[in-house]
Amino acid sequence: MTAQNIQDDLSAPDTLELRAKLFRGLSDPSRLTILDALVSDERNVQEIVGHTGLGQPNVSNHLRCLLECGLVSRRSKGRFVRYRLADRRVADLIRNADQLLASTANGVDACQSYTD
Amino acid sequence: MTAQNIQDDLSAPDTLELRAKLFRGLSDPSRLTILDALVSDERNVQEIVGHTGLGQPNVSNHLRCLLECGLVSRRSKGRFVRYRLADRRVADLIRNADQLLASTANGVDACQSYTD
DNA sequence: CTAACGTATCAGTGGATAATGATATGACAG
DNA sequence: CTGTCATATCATTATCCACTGATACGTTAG
Repeated sequence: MTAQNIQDDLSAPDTLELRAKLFRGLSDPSRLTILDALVSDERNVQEIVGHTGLGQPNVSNHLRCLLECGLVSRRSKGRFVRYRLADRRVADLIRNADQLLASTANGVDACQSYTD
Repeated sequence: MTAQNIQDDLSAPDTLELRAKLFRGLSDPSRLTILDALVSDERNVQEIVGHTGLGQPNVSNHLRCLLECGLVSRRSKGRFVRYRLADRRVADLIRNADQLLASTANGVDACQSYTD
């Protein structure tokens, strides 16, 4: 499916699943921490491990998810692999969510479903 | 935690989890379908059931999640409970995601992690 | 009061997935 | 080559969670 087709048919079932998948990429605290680490700089995996305190295989796994979801991009540099946000809008999306949270914080704070 | 406190400390661990929880509310196709049903109109549960084809307990459960996450609001009207989007920005967030998808569609289309 | 209806909750089940330790792959240094 | 380092993958485990059918709760109609 091309980008144009998606724009033509934003409510198709496939599009719903793409949407869900995109948000799923953003729905994990570890992945959000990784994205935070990438907002300001391009970083390699070890730097992300150091910045986040997560295990290296865990980080690689999350990076794979983020990469395949189009939220980050990567380029090899010698033995290192440097990751960065795929698009300025990724950071925008997170900022927009934060603004929404700031307004509805009470409600979100009380969100308990499937959590305890 | 108040809205103001959240704005003061957007990178605290708790905030990361709130962010994740918000995105998780948006990360399920069923919930996105429900939100789609609410973009144009306020609806009661049965209408949503009819609109989405989901089971009634399933819809109620998702609505509880969406409600507690602050994405929708509810008001009783006789025996009925009418739901609507909590904020215009909820729809905006979905639109922003769609725009991002339109650009990075190839990558997202190929997103396979933890999916197959 | 009682039946019918709208909604919410409960218990059970299957599938998804985050985290970890071990291991494989690949690249560079010496 | 050979060892070392950076990254990725694998196997395992434990947890989470979406869905379903049964049921409870609450409200309105008759």
